[in-house]
Amino acid sequence: MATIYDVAKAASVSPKTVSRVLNGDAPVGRETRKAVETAMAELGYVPSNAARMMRSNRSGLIGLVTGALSHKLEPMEPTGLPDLYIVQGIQKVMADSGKTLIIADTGGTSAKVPQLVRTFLQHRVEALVYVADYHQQVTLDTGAGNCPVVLVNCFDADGTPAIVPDDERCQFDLVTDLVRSGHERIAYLTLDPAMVATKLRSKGYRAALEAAGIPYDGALEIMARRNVEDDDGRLLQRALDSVLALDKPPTVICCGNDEMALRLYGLIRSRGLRIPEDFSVAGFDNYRAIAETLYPPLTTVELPYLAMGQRAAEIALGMINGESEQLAGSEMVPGPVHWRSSVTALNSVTKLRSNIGSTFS
Amino acid sequence: MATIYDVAKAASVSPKTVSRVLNGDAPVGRETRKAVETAMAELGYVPSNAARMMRSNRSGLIGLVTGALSHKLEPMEPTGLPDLYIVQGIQKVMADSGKTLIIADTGGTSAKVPQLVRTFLQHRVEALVYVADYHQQVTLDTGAGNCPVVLVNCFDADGTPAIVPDDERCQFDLVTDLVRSGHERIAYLTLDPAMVATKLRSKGYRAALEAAGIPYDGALEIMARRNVEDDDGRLLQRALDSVLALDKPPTVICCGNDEMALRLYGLIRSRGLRIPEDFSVAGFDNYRAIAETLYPPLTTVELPYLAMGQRAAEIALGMINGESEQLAGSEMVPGPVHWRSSVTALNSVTKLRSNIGSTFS
DNA sequence: CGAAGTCATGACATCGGTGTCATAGCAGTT
DNA sequence: AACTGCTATGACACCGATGTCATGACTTCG
Repeated sequence: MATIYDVAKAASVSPKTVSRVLNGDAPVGRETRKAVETAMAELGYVPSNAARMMRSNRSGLIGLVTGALSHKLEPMEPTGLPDLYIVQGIQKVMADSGKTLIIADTGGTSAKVPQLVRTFLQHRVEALVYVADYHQQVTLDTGAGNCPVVLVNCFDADGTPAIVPDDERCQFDLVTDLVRSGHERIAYLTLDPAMVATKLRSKGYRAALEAAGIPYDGALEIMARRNVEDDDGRLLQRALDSVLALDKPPTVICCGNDEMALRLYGLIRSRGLRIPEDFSVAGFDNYRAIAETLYPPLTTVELPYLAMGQRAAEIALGMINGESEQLAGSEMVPGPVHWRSSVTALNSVTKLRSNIGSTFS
Repeated sequence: MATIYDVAKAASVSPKTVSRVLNGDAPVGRETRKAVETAMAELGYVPSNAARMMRSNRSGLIGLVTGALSHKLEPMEPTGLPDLYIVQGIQKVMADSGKTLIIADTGGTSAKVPQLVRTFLQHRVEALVYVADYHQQVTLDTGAGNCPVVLVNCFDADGTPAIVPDDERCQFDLVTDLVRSGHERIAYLTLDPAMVATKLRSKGYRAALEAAGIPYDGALEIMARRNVEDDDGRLLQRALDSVLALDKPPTVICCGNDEMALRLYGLIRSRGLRIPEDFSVAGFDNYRAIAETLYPPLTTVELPYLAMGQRAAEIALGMINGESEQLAGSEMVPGPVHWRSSVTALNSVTKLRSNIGSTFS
């Protein structure tokens, strides 16, 4: 591989002049510049970042660790891979500011983290970003020293800068929209309550009801999915039966994620009921392969993975540049509700009819 | 950041001795080693890969480009992101052999590729891997010089080493399994025929029929999805109606991907038919969020993304080490059929019954 | 006992860039 | 004419590792 000396010789100038042409940090004569550029092109010269870094101490690299960070929960095998969107968000922002991403995956073992970090530090990454596969609390044995660290989709107890989804707000917005379109009996079939997201979303669900003046009914909020490897299909089935058997059954059923909603479609229909005429359904995640493909398309909340990644990258860049924007602790990013036809409006006329119906029953 | 000189001074030895402790390439006295290790720990010393690379010319980095490589087709927005699994496969193998992955994404514009490659070359990557988002032919303006290149999920006309899914074989295996379980009228609703995968799978479909001695019936193979942004739902609907109206309707319907199968579930049921009692359904991709969540779970073929990534990494490593295993052109990787209950067996008793039925009709 | 071999260690150059400083040429100023 | 200021360029050291070679101490063997 050609070096700067080869170029210098070919152009009959000093290496330093070639350097100047490369970096444009000092004036170079028109003729000289041309000669150097020709020589570079002819030799296929590509400067070595390693050598450059020796002096500047700026690697231009950002380390990214994905996968299991520390397993508090049993391995909930994620079928969808939200991490990817986060990584894309990070990648985009980093590329735009000239940084290159170097990545490693724990492969499911958080024990690998320290070794991965060590490798990154050898490459002198300017910042480290950890991306968790689902919203969780972690305790990281980073060993990152004074290298800036940003957590994404997770947080720790030490106030490390963290970007997490605003699960509470997302669920709040969804339920509020449901209320606005006329629903009052809103069931919520939750994910495993051991998950951070489940607790937050439950808060959002209740807050939305309260804000709308609708009394909370415990019979409408049911855990319908556990992270253990059992027939969770049965849990969902029982939950559905349970709300169907209520005196005042719900008009809409919210699910903990889009996969639950997909299953629910089948269950509801196998009972001879129609969506959305008899029941409206809402999901969570905006897992597009499901939400857009289902018929009718699924109303759901988008978890702002891309935005989270972008925000994390911005924070990291800020820390690198020593900006004052020192985020301590978690920053929550909200996501939009995607309103699709799996939810019917019970407003005005429709609502009146529904009221009459219930009078007669 | 501490340097090898700092450690040497702290341990009262020469830098070279510290180097020897680090690399274990020459004997070091027990006491000396201990002193050096203590000093390294105290100073939090991490060797600089950049400096190391200056001498060894081995960066330990592998460049990975994902996303759009060159757009022959119109932007078919991918809802699922198979690239990720490929990347995971690559990452795993690379990590196991001590390489670190540096990644960049085209962000949908193949025009960015040369610039990304240039950045990678600056980092002196030992190999370049291109990962396409779906099986396609590409023409790459790599500018990679003499850096080894491996293509994944795509191939070019120049015989660049490429790892692609064995679409033909996958479809062949699936259809053969269907035949074995007693099906003879096998419909196949295809993806856009402009895609490489569609053509290959069609070949596999026909080959399987021929191998089983079942005559090919053009009325059973229907394009049911286009990559353009139109109401492809209607295409699928028409395709279904079309095969249902046949004198001898199919007993099983294969879909071009799992999302089509998901939609098909809805369409079939909205016609009052049951799965799998009235119709068996098979998908393609083993998109687990769909295939495992659907009721009944979907029989489908797994596209071997993880395996492809691993294989690509192995090839790349081989090229780095100058092994003779010079793969020229494409290597096809097959994937397993996942047999689930969306397909019913028409064997023995069942088959007899079906025959009787057809006799009476 | 001396030669040969092993072990443990250090001095020094080197990889490919860039920061610092020096220098030469030439215009404009007083 | 002497001085100042700017442009264009080169010499040289340096960043942090490691390869090469040399050296001194000690062991082993004929």
